[in-house]
Amino acid sequence: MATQESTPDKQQDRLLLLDGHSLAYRAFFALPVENFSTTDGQPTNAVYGFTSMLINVLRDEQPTHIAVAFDRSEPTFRHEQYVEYKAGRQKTPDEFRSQVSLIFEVLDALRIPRLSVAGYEADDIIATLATQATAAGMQTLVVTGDRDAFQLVDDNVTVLYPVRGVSELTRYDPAAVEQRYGVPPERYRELAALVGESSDNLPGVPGVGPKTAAKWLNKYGDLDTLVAHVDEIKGKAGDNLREHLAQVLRNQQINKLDREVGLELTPPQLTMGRWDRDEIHTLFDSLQFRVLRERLYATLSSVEPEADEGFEVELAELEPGGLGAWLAEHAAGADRTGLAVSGSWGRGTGEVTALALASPKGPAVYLDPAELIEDDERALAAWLADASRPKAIHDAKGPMLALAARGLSLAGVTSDTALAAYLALPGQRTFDLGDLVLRYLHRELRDESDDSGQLTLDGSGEAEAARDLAVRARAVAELADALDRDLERRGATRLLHQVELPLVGVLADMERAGIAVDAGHLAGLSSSLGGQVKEVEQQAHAAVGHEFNLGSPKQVQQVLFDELKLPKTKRTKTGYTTDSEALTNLLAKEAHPVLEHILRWREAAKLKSIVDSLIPMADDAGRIHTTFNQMIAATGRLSSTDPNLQNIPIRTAEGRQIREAFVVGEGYECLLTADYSQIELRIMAHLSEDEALLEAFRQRADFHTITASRVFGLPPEEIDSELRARIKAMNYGLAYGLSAYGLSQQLHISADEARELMEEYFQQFGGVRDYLREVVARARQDGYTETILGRRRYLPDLTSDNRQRREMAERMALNAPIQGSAADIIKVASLNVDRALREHGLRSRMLLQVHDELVFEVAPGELERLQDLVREEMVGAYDLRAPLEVSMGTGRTWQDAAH
DNA sequence: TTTCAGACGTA
DNA sequence: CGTACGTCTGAAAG
Repeated sequence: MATQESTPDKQQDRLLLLDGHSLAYRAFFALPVENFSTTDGQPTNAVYGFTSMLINVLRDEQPTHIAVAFDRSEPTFRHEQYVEYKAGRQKTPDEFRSQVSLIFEVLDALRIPRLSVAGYEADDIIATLATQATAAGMQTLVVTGDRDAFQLVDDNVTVLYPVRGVSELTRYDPAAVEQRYGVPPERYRELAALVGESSDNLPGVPGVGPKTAAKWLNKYGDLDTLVAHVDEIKGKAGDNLREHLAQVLRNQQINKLDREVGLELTPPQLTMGRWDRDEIHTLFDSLQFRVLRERLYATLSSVEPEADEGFEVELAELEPGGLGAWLAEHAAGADRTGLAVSGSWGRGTGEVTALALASPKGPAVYLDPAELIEDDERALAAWLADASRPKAIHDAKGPMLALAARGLSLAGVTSDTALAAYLALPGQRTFDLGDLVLRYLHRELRDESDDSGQLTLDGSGEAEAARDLAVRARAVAELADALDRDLERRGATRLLHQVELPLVGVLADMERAGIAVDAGHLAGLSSSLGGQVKEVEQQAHAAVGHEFNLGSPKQVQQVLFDELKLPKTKRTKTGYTTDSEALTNLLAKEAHPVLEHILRWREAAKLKSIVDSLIPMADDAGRIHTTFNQMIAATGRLSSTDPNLQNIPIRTAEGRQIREAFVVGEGYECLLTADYSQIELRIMAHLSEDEALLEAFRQRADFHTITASRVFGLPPEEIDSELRARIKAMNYGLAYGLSAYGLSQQLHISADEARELMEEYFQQFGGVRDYLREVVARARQDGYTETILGRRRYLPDLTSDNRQRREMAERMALNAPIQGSAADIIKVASLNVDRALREHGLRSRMLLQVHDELVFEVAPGELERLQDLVREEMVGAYDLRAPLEVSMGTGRTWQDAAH
C-alpha cells in the first residue's frame, strides 16, 4: 500500500470528490448555450459551468486531495438487475457530448485526477473513495447533482448539492439530510426506494412522497420492519405500498451504491499536481474563458498564505525649525512621498489635526500643524504646494479641503490610492486603506517597528497616534506603487492621471464655493407646503373615516386593500405596492377620493422634506456646500450627498419653486447653466456608428421628431406629440436595455404593439441593435465593458446561470459604456473649463455638476466671455461622430437659468 | 440604535 | 420585465 503521500496530519486531510457527468449535465441545462459558445461555434456551457463550479469549490473548501469521477457509456451492473434502468432517458444531446472531452482537457491541464470504471457509475467510484477516505482518517466532500449520494453522508462525508443551476451549493451533513428529508442519511436509500427516482426510471409507490415515506420509516425504524408490518398500513397509500412492494425492494437494491469498486488509486494518492500556467492559459484561451481564467488565477493565489506583517516606520524627531532641512533631505527628489492627514472634513471645509509624511527612502515625520513655528509652517506650505514634489495620498479631497481651510494648498499628487482603487474595482462602494493594503500588499495596517512603544512622549496616546498616522503614510506610498502597476495592466493609467486626479481639486473648489440660497424663500415654501400637507392629510382621513399615517406604506395598503377593497396592485416583497404609478392606474379604474389625497400628500410631503433638509444646511454666508463623491457610481458618474444637489426637483411646477431658492451669491451677477443636449444618445450614435442615427443628429432639428419621422415614414411635420413620445421613450429606453414588455408598460400599449414598434425602429436603426448586441457579447468575453476613455466596469454576472442576474448584468453592460462615456466627457469638460477660467483670469466659478449640466456663478461683466468659454470647452471636450451640443441659460436663480 | 423596504427626487 | 444614484420615513430587529 502506498502511504508515503499521507502526512501524519496536524490538520486533517480533505478529499474533494466531484461527479463529473452529473455536474456538467446540470451546467449544460442551466447556462444558455447562445451565451456560451466560442466564436467558431463550439458550445462551452457545460465546460464553463463545470469549471466555474470547480474553481468556486476549490476556493471555498481548499481541499488537500481531489478527484473527478465519470460514468462510462457501457451498461452497468444495474442494467443487469433491471433492464429498464435509466430507460426512457432522452439521448444526451450532441452539444453536450462534445464538451465532455473538453472537461477532460481542463482537468488534465489542472492536474486533477479523473476516474472511471467500466460497468460502474461515477457514484460508485465516489462511494468507494469516500469509504476508503474515512478509513484513512480523511474528511470527504462530495459534489454531485445526484441525490443517491445522500446515502454516503455521515460525520466524515458531506455532500454539496447544487441548487438552482450551478452557482450555489447546499451543504448536506447528517443534520441537513435529516432536516430536508425527515430521515437520517443511512435511511435515505430506503426513502428514495419508496418515493422513486424518475430520472433513473425507477418508479416509486404512487401517491407516496418524501413526507409519507419519512413518516413510515420513522414509525417502523427501517424499511425491513416496514415491510414486515406492511399489512398495518391503512388507506390508499397502504394499498399502493402493498401492490408495489416488489418494486420498492428492487429500487432499494438498485440505488445502493457499490463501495468496493476496484480502483487504481487510493484517496491519499489523489493529489492535485503542479500545473503549468502556460498550458492553462492556452486551453482557456481556446475556450475563450477570459473571466474564468482570471478567477482561477485569483483562486489559486488566494490559497497562498496571507502574510500578516505590518509596517516599519522610523519616526524622525525634529527640532523646531528643522522641517525645511528634513524635507530638503528626505522629500525633495522625484520619488513619491506618502502623505497621511488626520482631521475632519465635509460641507466644503475641514480641519487638519495632524499630518504624517513617509519619505521614499524610509524616515517619516509627524506634524501637528497647530504647534509648528512659522518657519516650519512655511516650509510645509511650500512643500505641499510644490507640484514637483510627488505625493501619494489616500482620498485626497477631504484633506485638501482641510488644508485649504488653513490656507495650505496641495499639489503634486501623483497617486490617490482610493481613486486608483476605484478605477481598478469600480463596483466596490468603499475603499478602506486597510482593506486595500491587505489586498494588494498582503500586509496589515499596523506598526511593526522594533522601537514601537519606546518613544512615549508623555504617556498619552499621542505617540501611538503619531506612529499610526506614519504607518498610514508609509502604507499609502507602497500601495500607490502596487496600484500603479495594477492600473497599467487595466489600461487606466491615463484616465487616472489626466482625468480623475486633476478633477479632485476641481471638485474640492466647487464644494468650497457652495451655492447661495434664499433662506426666506425656503422658509416660505416650507410653511406653505406644511399647510398643504396638513390640509390634505385631513381630507384623506375624512375620506376613509378615520386617522391613519399617510407616510406609512403599510397603513396605506391596509386602508386601500383591506378596508376599501380596491383592486390589488403589483406585489412587493411584503404586500402590494402603493407607488404613484399604481395609484394613478387605480384612479383610472376605480376613482376613490383618498387616492388623490394620498398622491397629493406624498408630493407635498416629499417637497417639504427636501426644503426642510436644505434650510439648516446653509452656512453663515447663506451658502450650501454639497459633497461630491467621485468613487461611488460604478459607471464613473459623480454622486452628491449631504445634501444631494443632483436631485433637486424640476419636473413639476411646485418642485421648480425649490430651484428658485438657489440664487446668485453676493458679488456675482447671475447664475449660468450649461447642459449637453442628448449626450447619451449622441454617444450611442457615436459608438454604434449607425448612419441613420448620425444623420438624424446632423439635421440639428428636434431629434425625437426626426427619428420618429423615419420610423413611421412620415414627414416631420406630421409627427404629433403622441408619436414623438413613443419614439422618445424608445430612444432613451434603448440605452437602458428596455424590453418590448417594458416599453408596452411605459406607453400603455399592448406587448405586440411594442414589439412591432421596436421592430420598425430597428428596421431604420439596425446599427444600434447590432451595436447593443455586440457590446454585451464583447463584455461577456472580456468580463468588462469600457467607455471612450477606457473606464472599465466589470460584470461577472454576465455568465451567471441565474437568468435574472444575467439579464440584469446584460442591461448594465448596455448602459455602462453610454452612461460612463457621458461621465467621462463631462469630467473632461469640467477640467477644461476650470483650466480656461484660470488661464483667462476670470473670477466666475463653477458651482455644481449634475451629470450633463454645469452650473456657474458669473462675476460682474464676465457673462459673455464665460458663455463663449464654457461652450467651447464643453463642445470640445470630445470629438463625437454626432458632435456635442450645449444649451445655456442665465438668471438670478437656478430656475431662471433653466432654458 | 441600526437595518431594511418602500417610495420618490434627479440625469 | 429600463440604467445610475441619495434621502426620507416607518417598521422591524437589535
